[in-house]
Amino acid sequence: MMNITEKDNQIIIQDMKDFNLSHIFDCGQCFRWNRDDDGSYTGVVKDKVLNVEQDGSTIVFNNVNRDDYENIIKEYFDLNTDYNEIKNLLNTDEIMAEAIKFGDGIRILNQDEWETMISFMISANNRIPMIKKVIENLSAKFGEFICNYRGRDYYSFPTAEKLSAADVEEIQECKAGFRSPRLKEAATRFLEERDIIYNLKNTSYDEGLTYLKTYKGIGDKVANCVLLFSMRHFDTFPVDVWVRRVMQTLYVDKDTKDADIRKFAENKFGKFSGYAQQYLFYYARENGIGKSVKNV
DNA sequence: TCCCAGGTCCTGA
DNA sequence: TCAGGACATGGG
Repeated sequence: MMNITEKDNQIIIQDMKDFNLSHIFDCGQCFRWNRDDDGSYTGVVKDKVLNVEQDGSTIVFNNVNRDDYENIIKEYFDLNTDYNEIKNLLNTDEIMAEAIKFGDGIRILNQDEWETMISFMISANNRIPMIKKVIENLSAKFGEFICNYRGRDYYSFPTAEKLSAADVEEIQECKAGFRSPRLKEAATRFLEERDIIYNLKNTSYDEGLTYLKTYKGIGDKVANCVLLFSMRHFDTFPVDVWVRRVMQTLYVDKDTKDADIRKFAENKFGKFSGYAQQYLFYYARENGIGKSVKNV
């Protein structure tokens, strides 16, 4: 059973199960966490700067108090979910068994809807380091200064109000490229439809998918990521270039279309499709699966 | 120089 | 429906 203690400005959890920091932050679900020189990770959640370090099954959250733990960390890190059950239910073939073993300790973070929408709109036809840079630029320009932590300045994610009021040129200066007008447009719509969006975690997966795709810049892939990473629709299986590769290499024919890959996986993995997708994404990306010559 | 990136939109059959 | 090209930006 995990054991939680509080010390000055830190929360310590001992005997944590199914928790691996690098797997959590490197499986592509979030863009605002960075590894520090000491191996710990620092990131921004809501309006807090958090630092996390791990030593085996001991997890230390720095720069937080008990309230932050109760109000932010517990939900954000999905600490109430039993990953053992998920792993057991997904463990139906050798490929998934291998992927689960490889990515053991992955957790699906519970992120903010607005931030996830914008972040994954930026991810379209982009690279992960670049996505992170754009989000950092936007936060520094349009977010609120939070604090300086260990020598670095941290800013909150820009609000829809701020982004809606910005000039497209200003957004472009943050290197958002051709996505810039879409971001402004989404922000403006968000101001009107905030309640609809924050209610999507209570509606059906199909309803959420259809609604999100009415945004310019949100297609099938981004919508599925938003549903999975911020609306707790775990029955979705976002198909991106990496997941396509690993699926076409290991599960389906080479010419299978994304929509059919998604249906195949959602059918196979059911209500835990999203977790399966995370294990496979991490497995594929870390091992270069399907990417021509790299060793598998 | 060309190719590609956690895609999406638009166009023409 | 569906293939094919365009799209900002930067790294290899």
